Amino acid sequence: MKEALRTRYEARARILKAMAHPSRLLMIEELQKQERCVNELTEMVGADTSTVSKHLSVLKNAGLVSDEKRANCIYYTLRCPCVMDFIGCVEEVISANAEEHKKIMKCCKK
Amino acid sequence: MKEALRTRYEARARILKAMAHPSRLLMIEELQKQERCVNELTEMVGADTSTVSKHLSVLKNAGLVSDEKRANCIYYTLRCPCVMDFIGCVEEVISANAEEHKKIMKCCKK
DNA sequence: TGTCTATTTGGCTAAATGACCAAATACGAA
DNA sequence: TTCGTATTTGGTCATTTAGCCAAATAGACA
Repeated sequence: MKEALRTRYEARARILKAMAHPSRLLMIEELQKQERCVNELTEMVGADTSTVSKHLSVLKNAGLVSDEKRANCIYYTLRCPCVMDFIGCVEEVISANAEEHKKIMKCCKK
Repeated sequence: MKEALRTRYEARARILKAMAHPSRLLMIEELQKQERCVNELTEMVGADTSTVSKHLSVLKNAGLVSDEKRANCIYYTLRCPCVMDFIGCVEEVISANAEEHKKIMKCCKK
């Protein structure tokens, strides 16, 4: 693989990797609806604050969210709402898999 | 987080995680153009055959590709071409980041 | 200033990932 | 059957990831 191409795929992978975690997907979805502070997200995710904070820094490093300090909270926002479009397709893959699985099960029962 | 919701996010994360690797992204892109056998993909990726084979099994387990044996090769196909739609958005994120980065650099030079 | 709340950071551990090599398998063709 | 090619599997090792706890920081406000 050529160097330039390799670099490009690495950049893409970094973004996808940042999204590829259940808690982070939840946060992305919530942030698409409205901005939230770490505390609120922690509540929603149901993990340690430090854990959530680290997840947020992963999202931030990937450029997926931005943060803004206001009053005594830090509010996070989804920077590129288009990432939500992914989800539709991911769901398609999931249901295709379920379909496939059903087919296999049916075949085995015979 | 509720159990059902957690499960759903885990399913989504699994798909994204399967995509989140440079070599796998390359393979996905190539397979979207046409089916390919392990050998060809190995060549394109430029890694050990066994490594590529394992990447393919990751994609297959996620339900992203399917394989079919023909002649003396195993041909892999992209099952859900819609995953390519992701890339457009990922690229948007990347260029937004680059933009941001440029802005920061400019600010520092002053 | 001192206190409280919100958030991040450092340290540690367990688990997952990715790469390679060597070896095993699968299978078509001589 | 035996050979050779294509592919997968198992082993090993280094790296990364994710979680929690404890401790450090950052500010707001009394």
